[in-house]
Amino acid sequence: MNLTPEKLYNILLKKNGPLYWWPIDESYHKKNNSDSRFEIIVGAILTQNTAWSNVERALDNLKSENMLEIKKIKELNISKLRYLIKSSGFFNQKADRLKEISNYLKNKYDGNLNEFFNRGINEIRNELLSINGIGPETADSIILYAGCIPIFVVDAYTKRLCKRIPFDTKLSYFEIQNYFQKELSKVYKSDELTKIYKELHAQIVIFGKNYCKKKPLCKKCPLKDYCCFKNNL
DNA sequence: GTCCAGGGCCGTT
DNA sequence: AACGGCCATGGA
Repeated sequence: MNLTPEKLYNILLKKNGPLYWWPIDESYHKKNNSDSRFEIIVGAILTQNTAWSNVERALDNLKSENMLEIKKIKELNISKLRYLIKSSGFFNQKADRLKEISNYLKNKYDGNLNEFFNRGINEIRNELLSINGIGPETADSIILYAGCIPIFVVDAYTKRLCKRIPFDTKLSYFEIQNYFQKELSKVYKSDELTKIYKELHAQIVIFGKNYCKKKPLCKKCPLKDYCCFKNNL
């Protein structure tokens, strides 16, 4: 049997239930007493090649110092910033990256994220990619999870999944992204796509952690009927 | 002690 | 275009 993105989504969702990463509802916003979209932007940068548990500690540090705002990061002493995000690893370059995007958003949009996200998706994406330290995955994570604009995020797990399961796509970031978007927009209405893309990306990450690891656990894999990469069987 | 995580940049082929 | 080294902490 061959697998489609829609089937993949249904199988993983049924197995795990919804994961709801990076919520942006009003109660979450109030609880944190800051713009939760900026928190997502910071999280997207801090989690580059890093376990989320290490990122959470850094976010907690920034929150407890009441620093999770564009203007405050922009003005924060760089050594202090490095110290606060230390647990997330690569803290020197990540501190620079947080400074860069905060400066950019403050200088060009006066820190107004409504203004920043209220433009064409290509314009937003190209601007993000022009900032040093923001590549395709980080840019798309920011657009999807902070901007709530439908774009499918391709990460290392998604690439690995596509290498093992024979989807009808080539394996570059762009090809995989286009393939998932093309297939899923056939099935779901456009106003559902943001939710679907958020949830599917999250599901793929969890699936990659639990089953489709570097050394995969194919024996118990929920996708084994669709996969030709068998191991441990 | 070893491996690896919700990448991206830069230099070399 | 594709690959390798590098960045660094903390949990398994």
